[in-house]
Amino acid sequence: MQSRTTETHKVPVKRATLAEVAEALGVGKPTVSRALNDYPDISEETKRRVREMANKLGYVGSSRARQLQKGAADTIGLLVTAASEGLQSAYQSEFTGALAAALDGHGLDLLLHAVQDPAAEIDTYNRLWQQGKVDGFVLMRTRIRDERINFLMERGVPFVTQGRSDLANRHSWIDIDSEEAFAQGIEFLAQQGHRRIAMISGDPDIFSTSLREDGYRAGLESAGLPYDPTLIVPGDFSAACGRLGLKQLVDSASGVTAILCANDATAMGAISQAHELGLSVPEQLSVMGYDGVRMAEMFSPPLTTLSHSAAESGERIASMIVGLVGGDAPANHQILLPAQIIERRSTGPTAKE
Amino acid sequence: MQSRTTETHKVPVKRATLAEVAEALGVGKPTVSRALNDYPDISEETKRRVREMANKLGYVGSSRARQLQKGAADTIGLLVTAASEGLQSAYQSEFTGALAAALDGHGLDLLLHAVQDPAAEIDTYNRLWQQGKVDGFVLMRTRIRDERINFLMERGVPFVTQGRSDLANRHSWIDIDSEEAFAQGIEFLAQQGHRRIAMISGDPDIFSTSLREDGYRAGLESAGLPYDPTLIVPGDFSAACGRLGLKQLVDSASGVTAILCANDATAMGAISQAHELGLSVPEQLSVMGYDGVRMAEMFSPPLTTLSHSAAESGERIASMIVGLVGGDAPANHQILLPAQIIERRSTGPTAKE
DNA sequence: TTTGACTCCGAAAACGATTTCGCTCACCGT
DNA sequence: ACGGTGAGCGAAATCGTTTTCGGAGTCAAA
Repeated sequence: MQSRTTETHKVPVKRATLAEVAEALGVGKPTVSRALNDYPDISEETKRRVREMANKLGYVGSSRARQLQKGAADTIGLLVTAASEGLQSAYQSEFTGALAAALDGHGLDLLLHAVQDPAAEIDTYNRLWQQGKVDGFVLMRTRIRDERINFLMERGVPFVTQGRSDLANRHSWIDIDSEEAFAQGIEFLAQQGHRRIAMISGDPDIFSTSLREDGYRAGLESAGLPYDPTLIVPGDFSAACGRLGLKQLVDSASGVTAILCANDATAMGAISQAHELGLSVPEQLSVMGYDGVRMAEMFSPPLTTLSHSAAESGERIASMIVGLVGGDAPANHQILLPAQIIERRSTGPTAKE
Repeated sequence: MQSRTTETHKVPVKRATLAEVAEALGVGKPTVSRALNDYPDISEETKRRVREMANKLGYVGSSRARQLQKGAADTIGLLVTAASEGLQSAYQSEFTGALAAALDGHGLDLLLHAVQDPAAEIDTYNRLWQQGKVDGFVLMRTRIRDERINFLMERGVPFVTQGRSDLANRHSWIDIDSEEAFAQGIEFLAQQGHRRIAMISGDPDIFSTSLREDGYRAGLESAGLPYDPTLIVPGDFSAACGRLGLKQLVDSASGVTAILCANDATAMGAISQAHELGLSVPEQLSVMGYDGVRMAEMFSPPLTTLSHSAAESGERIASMIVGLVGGDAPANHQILLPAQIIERRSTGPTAKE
């Protein structure tokens, strides 16, 4: 590693203030403020002059002062857990990007915070809110008995979750109908002739995990297949657990010919391990993912997956949080979006031996 | 899609203010403020009482008011280009997560903004700065003749770039020694017996692209291999261009047996295409990536790559921007970090035919 | 007893916007 | 000629901190 240091001039910067614009024009501060905010009680002529001068002076209002007075930060907070997943997860980062883009469309900024210590998570929500740095939150990956939700609801903090929760009917959320999706996934695999279909599941703390397992069972039932609990192996949405899960399934000689994974990362991990064990996909083993991340298409083999749009989720959530924050009507909205099967090449009928 | 609406109570929230703490204690506001900020001219006894009461009242200072008075936002801005790459790129999202985590360690928050329209990019930097929403910026993916750098330098806005630039000696940056890394990559491949080694390059607008190509040439030279310009195929750091690039190389019957890619995403795309074309990796073709993203390990085959640590980059950049913003000494620092080869299974000697 | 020198603390001014409230003036009807 | 109306604008208060400046004590030295 190399490192060096150089000196530079520090150019002092002077930002124009509203008072300066007013002075330059010989009018009062309220006039400038109202003109720029397009209030009706300022004449068109004056508005024009004010805008012109503001422009000339390169005036951009201080959001700090504005926030203090108006009581709004025009910023939404998003916390990711640094250590484990965070932006490591492809879906979460796609979603985050989409959310930031969508918020921008509403004139809001996104405050991203990586929480290191899980114990400090609630504190961080509290601090960000109390400090007034954000007007509300978006929560990803809702958990079972999610204390964040209780905390925020108790103090009337606006928030929208991506994923339902135990208190789902009492707050705003958007979610994918993963139960239905997983059921369809199983039926799809069954139609291809698979009879022993396993599932590498997700983190049991995450609310949606049980929904996905329910879908798995429902799919089995409607396909007329028996349910074998040993065919659900626990995981945590990581690729690593996909590897582990697959190994376990193979070692136990369960006769499995297809695996539906809790998400794409897990599926990729499973496939990677399968290859390592000399199993070809999909000839000897079919693997299906969930989420439909970009990378899935480039995987080898390209991943069959239950896909939903991060962009759409982001946009919907943005609209919802905007409504909640600007809230004339502080009503809750709940939206359930479907996922759809994208058939690629990690699934197929098992080749005859 | 389903959608529904429910009603809830809107619980009004009252945040405690400094004045209230002062009142409750029967002391003045400055005393409370200074006690909480641990100024030396407040007696220990008073500090204790103040802290106690603040705690009891659940007082958390308004950062809005604080920002207005102090002139600092305790927030660093990071802009990602929404459309093309943004957080889609695995490396960029790993880096973003690491940066957010590192900033947290310094008591700073990260403001993430997705720029939709490239034409509005500079405006966004300007607005965020003028509004006082951020104290400085971190720039990813520096470009050739990067106008962002000029813009920020002109007005003395603190910033650190991840990647060098044309004006590299006049601002703070951190970068990976990709030239050296690529040279080593080539030498590594040459040692395995490869004689025709291609490169699927990155976006020519990105500053580091030419450095990587320089490294490629340097590696060729030190391995005593001839340089054939047709073996460098342009790309844009995406997996899609990896596919295209590979197809082009195969179609042109160039006799290539190994490919070094500008980044991991490109390498994965290339491998995916190779499989599609019936080429096995690494038996018939070796592919090497750059960045060392998490996913590379789970790929099939696991990707040999030139790895560097997003976490370390994030931490270093965080320290640098903190120094610049809090800057007693507004000096520039430049840090060049090495990458190292992680050999996995996408490379190897070409199998005899 | 007076004078400093210190220690601790408070009143008031800042920060830069928005909001409240009321003033001025033109214009209208009678 | 006079009160009424409404359009257009400004003085001052406000948001919740931090900072500046100076005041009140206490205690030791002179």
